[in-house]
Amino acid sequence: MFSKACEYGIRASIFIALNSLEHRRVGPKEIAKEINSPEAFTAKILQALVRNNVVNSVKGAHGGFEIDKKDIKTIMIADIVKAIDGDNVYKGCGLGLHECNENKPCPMHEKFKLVRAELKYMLESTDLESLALDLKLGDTFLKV
Amino acid sequence: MFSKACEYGIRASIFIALNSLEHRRVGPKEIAKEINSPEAFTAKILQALVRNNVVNSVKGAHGGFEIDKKDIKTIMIADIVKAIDGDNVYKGCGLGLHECNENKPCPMHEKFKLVRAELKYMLESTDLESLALDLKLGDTFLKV
DNA sequence: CATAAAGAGGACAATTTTATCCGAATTAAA
DNA sequence: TTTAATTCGGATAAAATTGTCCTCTTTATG
Repeated sequence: MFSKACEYGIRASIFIALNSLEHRRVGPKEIAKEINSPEAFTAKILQALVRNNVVNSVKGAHGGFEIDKKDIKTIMIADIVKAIDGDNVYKGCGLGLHECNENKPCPMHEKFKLVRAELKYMLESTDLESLALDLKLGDTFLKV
Repeated sequence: MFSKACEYGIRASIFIALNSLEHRRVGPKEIAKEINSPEAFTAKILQALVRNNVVNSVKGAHGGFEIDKKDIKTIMIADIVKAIDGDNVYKGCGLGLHECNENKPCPMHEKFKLVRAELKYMLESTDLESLALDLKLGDTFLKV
């Protein structure tokens, strides 16, 4: 459903949120280990999240990634997905037809619309905090 | 949402169904032209559909691809997707976690479940005939 | 039977996505 | 001010997906 990059991005964000709630910064090494993802690739994804203001980075010694505690409940999964994959997930025709739209719908248009709306709603109404609160620090959950 | 291969596969199947309803066999050249897809790649995809009994092929002179008229209404989009992409579309954890399941759900498990169920239902309840009947032969619909 | 028109399938090429590496810039702390 | 710990970003590599080409087999028809 999502690209690998996006999966890693969501998992990483949840882990960072979890740590930020405890006032801990985390680096790519720790993140990758905890969410079981390739380190360098994860670092690239984190850069994208930083550029798109999803997570905050602090450079230099004792640096790392964090999320402002007050922002954790307003960052939606949709923001993460958009930062990494753009809005291709629930955009465009399911059959890849460029000119399919409301005025000139392809045969599957209405059917896809429902599913996409459901996905969009889910991503836009799920915030990082509600996900993080399902876990507690030390859980191996994001790993397996 | 789907791979290119899958998009071409669905479009090709609709076009073949449309023609089979009129007792015409079609070849990869005509199919590719009509659904605006790369010919050789489309031919590969058609092979997969044949192997998985979604469409029928007739070799030799005057051969081509067709679908038994009586099967058109029982072939579901889910069958096409499964033949090409396997059942990865609505299988597996949305976050890519291998051990996420009903017993040990990841934080997004319940949320994804809804969307996936919707997608699954849509694909499993949409048959080729209902799609083909939305179109008529000669429509440029599958092209754009 | 010979021939031409098809699909089947293997080998290969291009592109995109995933993943790695390394040097440069930044910063806290000795 | 030097050093070590970091993120940033560009170059590159590996793997997967997408796309092409060519030969083999099958089959209708003359």
